[in-house]
Amino acid sequence: MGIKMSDRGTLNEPRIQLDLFANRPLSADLVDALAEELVWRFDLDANLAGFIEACGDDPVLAPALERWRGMRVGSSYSLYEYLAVAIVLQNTTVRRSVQMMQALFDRFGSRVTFDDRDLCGFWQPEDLTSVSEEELRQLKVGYRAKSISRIAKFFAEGQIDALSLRDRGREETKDELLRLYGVGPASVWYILFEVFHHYDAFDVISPWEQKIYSRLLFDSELEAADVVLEEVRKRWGPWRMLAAHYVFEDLFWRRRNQSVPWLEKLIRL
DNA sequence: CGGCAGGTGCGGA
DNA sequence: TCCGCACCTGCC
Repeated sequence: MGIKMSDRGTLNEPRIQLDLFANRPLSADLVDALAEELVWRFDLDANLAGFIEACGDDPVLAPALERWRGMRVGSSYSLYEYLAVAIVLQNTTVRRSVQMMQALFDRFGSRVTFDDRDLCGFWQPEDLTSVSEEELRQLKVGYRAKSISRIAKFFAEGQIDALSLRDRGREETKDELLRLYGVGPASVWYILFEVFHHYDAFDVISPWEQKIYSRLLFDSELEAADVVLEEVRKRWGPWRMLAAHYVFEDLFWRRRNQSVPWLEKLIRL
């Protein structure tokens, strides 16, 4: 199925038009369920009043909030799909992550054509259960083949209930995700925030992010990780990951219009 | 050509 | 609980 979402509103009266493309008629129930799922995935019913109330005056955040008021964080991916991406992002450069993802899509994805677009649909966990690790390695995913294979099996066997995790707390969800082979602290924190919308999911920082936050918060090249985390906690409390995301997005948006020399050095493709 | 990248599991202190 | 180490691959 093809899904197209278009902006049809204003900042104060937001509206999204949803167009669905399918090769069979869709029941009203299915369409409703789909809309509801999209509301969850893109966090459309988020109430950000508390966030603006608590953090709106922060000098680091204010300019970003000004430009991005109303921005939500979500993911178009299901939990399984996000995990596939997270595994492929580990311990490598973006360029190779893209290459690995493309190889997986070419082999296991389904081509979807709609609205003058030619896209690739995700595979299902079941599609990988009969695929050997060796076959995956031939797609140049390296040692990640083991994680990809075991996670697919885990989902296919129903050993994790992605939907019920939406109603549980952050720590419980974290522990559940850490049961997955190949999923460690870095992947977990991204997922807690982007997939499960825990706005406070910021207790781990990777080296490249550490350098960026050192600049943004301390105007220095490198502060210790625990110093950065403590500062973020003090500044933004339970909203710290959401606030950090606003600041991060704003930084990369600025980079599109004007060069940010210190940032260029930190980005490797 | 060795080092290293948007991590993680594992074994041993 | 904390640390050092190996690990596919391809770019620098």
